[in-house]
Parts: sequence; structure tokens; C-alpha cells
Amino acid sequence: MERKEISKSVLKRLPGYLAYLKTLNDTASPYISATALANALGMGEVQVRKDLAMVSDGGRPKIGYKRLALIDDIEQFLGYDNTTDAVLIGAGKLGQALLGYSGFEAYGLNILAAFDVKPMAEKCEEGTPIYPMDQLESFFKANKVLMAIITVPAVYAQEVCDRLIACGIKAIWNFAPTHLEVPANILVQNENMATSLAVLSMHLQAQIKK
Amino acid sequence: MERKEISKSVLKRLPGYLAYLKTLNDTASPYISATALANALGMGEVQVRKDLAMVSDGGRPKIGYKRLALIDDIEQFLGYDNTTDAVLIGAGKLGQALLGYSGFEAYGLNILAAFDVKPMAEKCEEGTPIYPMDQLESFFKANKVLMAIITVPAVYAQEVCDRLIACGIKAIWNFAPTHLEVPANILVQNENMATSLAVLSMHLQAQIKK
DNA sequence: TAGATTGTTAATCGATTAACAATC
DNA sequence: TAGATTGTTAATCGATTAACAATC
Repeated sequence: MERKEISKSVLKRLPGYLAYLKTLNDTASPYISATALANALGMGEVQVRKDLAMVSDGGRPKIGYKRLALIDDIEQFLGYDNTTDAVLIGAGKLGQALLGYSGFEAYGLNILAAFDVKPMAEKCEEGTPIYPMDQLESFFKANKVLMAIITVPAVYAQEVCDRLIACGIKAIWNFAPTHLEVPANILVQNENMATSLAVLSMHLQAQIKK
Repeated sequence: MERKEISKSVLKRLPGYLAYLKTLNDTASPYISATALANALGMGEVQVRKDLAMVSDGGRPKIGYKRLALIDDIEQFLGYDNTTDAVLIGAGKLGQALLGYSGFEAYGLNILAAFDVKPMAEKCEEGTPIYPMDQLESFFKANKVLMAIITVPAVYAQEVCDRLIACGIKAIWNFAPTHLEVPANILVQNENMATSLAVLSMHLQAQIKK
């Protein structure tokens, strides 16, 4: 199917559809309608249909979409079929938790190596080697990696970010609670706990007032 | 200042302003303009001004906003001044990383206790007690807690969610990569790694094609 | 006064929703 | 055929941006 320009809002909903479709793995019907998906996820059915139209080459009226084909289409669209290599910087608590999280493979993400200021030869977390920071540049000379995960304390994040960009990184997944200054062609995706917390506590405040 | 209705988009940007304002802590000028903030964070200045208008009782033309007052206003607005109690369910790798993350206090979040299927008496992570799951209900009888953090494997998430709601939980911070079915008055905030990854890998795919 | 900055009112843009025609 | 479902075209909604008047 033809690849159209996709908006960020649609893109963010796709993993949700995918996850749900996969939970249905041994159900009777090999077909699923946009209506059924929408009901299951608490969304509008028109929105689901429009979103699916971006990735699929169409469902059949009265029947719906072929579930397995839809899974394939979304995975291919999201690039889960070909893996992306990444490095992780900062093997503290959060960094180690991410290294130990086995689920990333399913998303096509492969963490090649981790780096930390403290060299921890013994801490070879889940098979991923943890190198000292001063080997960062030489690692990038030997390996072509475009994505980095930053899990260092906020004060070091910008410094680490600059070094990574000098190494040729194009996309940064930033877990440090700070704003990173980067050139226009570099993407920073902030995994911002503070943002989520803001939404949650605002809801609680509204609840309490009632 | 009068509290207006605030949109989610504005709400999500406020923690960013706050974090930046705090990094300026011992700079010369006690004033900061929306223009300066916008430039520092790579945003439009009109948007910053509109956002600040929601929380602040106004800056002064030609001078800007009083930095410390602005920090106070945002913190108060986000409820960082009065702490919210929460429980965490699932003391696996990610759960323990969150328990060990000291930064939550600054956001007014206090994790009272954690629960896990495996009772781990010895694992009293960073002072937060970890109780076995079967004590969940009795804990809620003794403590009024409105917020829960779910860090269990996806397959158990809905089950845990239902139990929490029965206990009176009003807001759920969901780290499990699955959709949770909840009544209308309960807020689920998904911390969805898959969503962020989708945005990142889409950017990389576009980069590579060039 | 002139200029920087604020805050507001209007215009634009994008995304969601509604209405409807097409199809099996 | 009738009804469920798809996909498209138009309307609505909300958020962002632009233009401008007010202020120190």
C-alpha cells in the first residue's frame, strides 16, 4: 500500500491497536472490525477507521480487517520488522531497569551497549556490556548507531547529548528531566515523568474538590 | 489569581517551564521574560506567554515575570506543594527503579508502600516497605490513597487495576504496555514506551531515506 | 519619547467528529 | 434485499499562531 504522510497523533495511537490485536491471538474470528477495536479501547470508531486507513490497504465492508494482516501492516509501518540499534548512557537504577526490560526486542529495539562514568566490568546487565564513558567515541567509530537513550542525572544530560551528536546520533530518547538543546535535524523524545504526574495530580485535585 | 479551566496541552508544558526556571537559580536577574523562556526551550513566545497567563497573575511589560514568584505559581498550580500519596504495584525491575528514584518528592509524590506477589521482607527498597499482594485490601482500609502506580507484567495489569479500583483508587499511572478498562471517573495515564519508540523510529526511517 | 514586553482579540491550522455514499 | 461495515467528504472543535493595542 502507498505510504502517506502520517501525523504524530495517529502514530502514537498505532502501538495501542497493535498491542490489543496481539492479545486476541487465538480467538475464533480471523477478522476484526474497526467498531470492535474502538469499543475495546474506548475510542471513536471513525477515528480508528481513519487511523487504520493510513497503514492498511483496506478492510472489507460487513466483515472488517484481516487481523493478522493488520498486525503485519502496523508492525511494518512502525518499523518493528527491522531492528534499530541503540546505545544507552547512564547505567544507574533506571538505566539498568531499561537494560533488563526484555520487551524492547518486540518493538525492534536492540540496545547494543551501555556506557557509564563508573566502569563496571562485573555489571554486564542481561548480556549488554557496560563500558566506561571514555570509550564512547571509539565505540561509535566501530559501530553505526543512530539512536541513544539518555538515563543520566539531569545535570549531565546536555553534556552527554552533545557528545552523542558529535558521534552521529540522530534520535535521542531522553529520560533525564531536563530540556536538551539540539540542532534541528535531531529528534529528542522526552519520556517525561513530570508531565504524566502533572496530568494525574490535576485529575486528583479536581476529584477531591467534588 | 483566579483559577481558569486549563487544557491538557498547557498542563503538559508547565513542568518544562518549571524545570528550566529552576536551573536559573543563582543568575543575576530576578526577572525572566516569556521571550527568554521561549528561546531557551525552543518554543513560540506567544505560546509561552499564554501558558504563563494561566498560572501567573501577570508579568510586567518591558521587564518580564518575577522568576521566583513564577516558580511558586507553577508549583502551586501543579500541586507540588501538597504531597500526593500513592502505592506501587509490582516490585520488579521497573518498579524498583521507580521506588529508588528520589526525584518524585520534588513533584509532591510520596510512595507510601509497594506490593508484589512475591513477599520480599528483605527487599525494603529505599525505605519503602514491600508487602505481599494479599495485604492490599487491608492496607487500603487503614490508609486513604487515591493514586496507584502499576508496574506489573501486562497480563496481570487489568486484574490489579480492578482490585485497586475496588479499593477506591481514582488515578492510575500505568507502566504496563496494555490498555486498561476503567469506569469513566477514573483517570489512567499511560506511560507508554511503545508510543515514544514509534515516534523515534519513524524519525530515523525518514532520516535514513534521505 | 521610544522600545521592549505584556496580554488580548482575530485568523489559521490541524485534528476529531459527524454525515453520507459505497460495498459486500 | 437488508444491514453491517467501510471509506470519504464536510462540519466542528480546539489549539496554535499572528496581529495589535496597552503598558511601563
